[in-house]
Amino acid sequence: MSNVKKLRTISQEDEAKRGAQGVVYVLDDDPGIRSAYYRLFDLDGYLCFPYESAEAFLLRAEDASAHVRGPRCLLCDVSLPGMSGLELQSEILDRQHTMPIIFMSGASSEIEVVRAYKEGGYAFLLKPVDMDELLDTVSTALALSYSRQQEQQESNALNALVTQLTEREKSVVRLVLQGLTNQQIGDQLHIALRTVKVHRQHAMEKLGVNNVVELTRLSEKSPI
Amino acid sequence: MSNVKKLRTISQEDEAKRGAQGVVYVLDDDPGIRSAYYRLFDLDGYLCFPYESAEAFLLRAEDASAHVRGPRCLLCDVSLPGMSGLELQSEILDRQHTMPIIFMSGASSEIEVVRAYKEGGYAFLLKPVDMDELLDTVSTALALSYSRQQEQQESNALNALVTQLTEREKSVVRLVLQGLTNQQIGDQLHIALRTVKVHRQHAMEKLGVNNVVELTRLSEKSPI
DNA sequence: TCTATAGATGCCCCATGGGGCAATTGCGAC
DNA sequence: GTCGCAATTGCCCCATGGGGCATCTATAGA
Repeated sequence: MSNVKKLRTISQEDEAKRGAQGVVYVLDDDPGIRSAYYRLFDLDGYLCFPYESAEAFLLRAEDASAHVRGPRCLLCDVSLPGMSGLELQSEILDRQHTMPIIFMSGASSEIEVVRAYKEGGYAFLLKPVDMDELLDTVSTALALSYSRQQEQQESNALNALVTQLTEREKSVVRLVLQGLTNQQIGDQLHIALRTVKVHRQHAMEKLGVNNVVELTRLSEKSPI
Repeated sequence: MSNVKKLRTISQEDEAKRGAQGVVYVLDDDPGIRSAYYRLFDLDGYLCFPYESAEAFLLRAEDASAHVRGPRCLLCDVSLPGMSGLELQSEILDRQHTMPIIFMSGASSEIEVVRAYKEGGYAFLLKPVDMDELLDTVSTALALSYSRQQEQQESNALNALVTQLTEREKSVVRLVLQGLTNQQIGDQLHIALRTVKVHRQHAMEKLGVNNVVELTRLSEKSPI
């Protein structure tokens, strides 16, 4: 048992490691291109998942890379059999906004290029694709994905904290953030000074902040 | 005297009014297109300055619209005699970042489209240009320009305030923004508590803030 | 019915912030 | 040399923030 399991564990560790550097989904109907790009990104330490169509990507990509974390981007030929790259884009942007999409195309009309950008495409590479430019673009796209993921994680964490506040605590915090003194807050909410202090104290504890400066910064990132 | 002066005053008032809605610089070598766009934007209440080349724009646009405030955008054909639209773009982006550039083109290669976007172009319209799309794009571009100008103005105003602070005051404020108490600040700067209070008070007055919340928000917009 | 939790409040104490008044020092400008 | 200004500090007072301790009510569950 241990042999198979061990191999699998190593492989998963390897994937996790590469995932940390970045995941590149490659979408092209040409098997030669898929394998060439796979080798290229593999050599560069990225984790690469090639697919032959948009449908295949939508169907299998999530499962295939579910256990991998890290930034990711999509490298996609515009002219695919079945669902086109542009159609895929609007699919994807609806779900998760953290993944930049890089389009590639040989004989593109300008219309396709314009549409790709207008709908939020990250970049457009014209074939023949320059390998340096490709790696460069993938690298910056992954960096963008990374920072988006970071932002989202931070935002989620803060939201989790904020939802722990009771309504009263939120009310008090909102007034604190308007620069009111505890007494003024008490007057406005028709409660005693001591009560304001208690809510304020509980809120600060729950939010994990030690002073008004931190509280203000936190509130800029996540509305209370 | 008064007649000419009066007319001129009215015209300038008119320009100022339209400027508030937005200035559109039009750059095309076709005189027919220039006059057609001029009429279009004029009817829509924008202030329009047409030019036949990038050189003419660079030479004359600044003077022509110097007295007009308000958001502005550039509508520009990519293939111009002399300096091309793309070359012009890098010229402009160096100077002021507040003006979005909209490219137009009939027979563009995809390369031009890609380059225009890659270098920060706001949009690319393919000829024949749909008038609704054009007005729509100009409208959102001006909205973007407006918000950029607002940001910049705010930033400038804050910087002006910050430069009024003495070095010592800035040091104290920085430590306040780290959440330290006055006593801790005094220890760190090797000055007495009373001195910290004085600097803190002066800084808050100069920055026009009444409490730490406002101070923190201000510092997020303009580094101190 | 008993309990946990949110909300509310009073009393009291200490730490901290805000600020008036007054004085000293040092430095560049007139 | 005198003036203005930044920096510094001490003394003193009041307002505000933080928080312990104890109490009370209401409400949703177990």
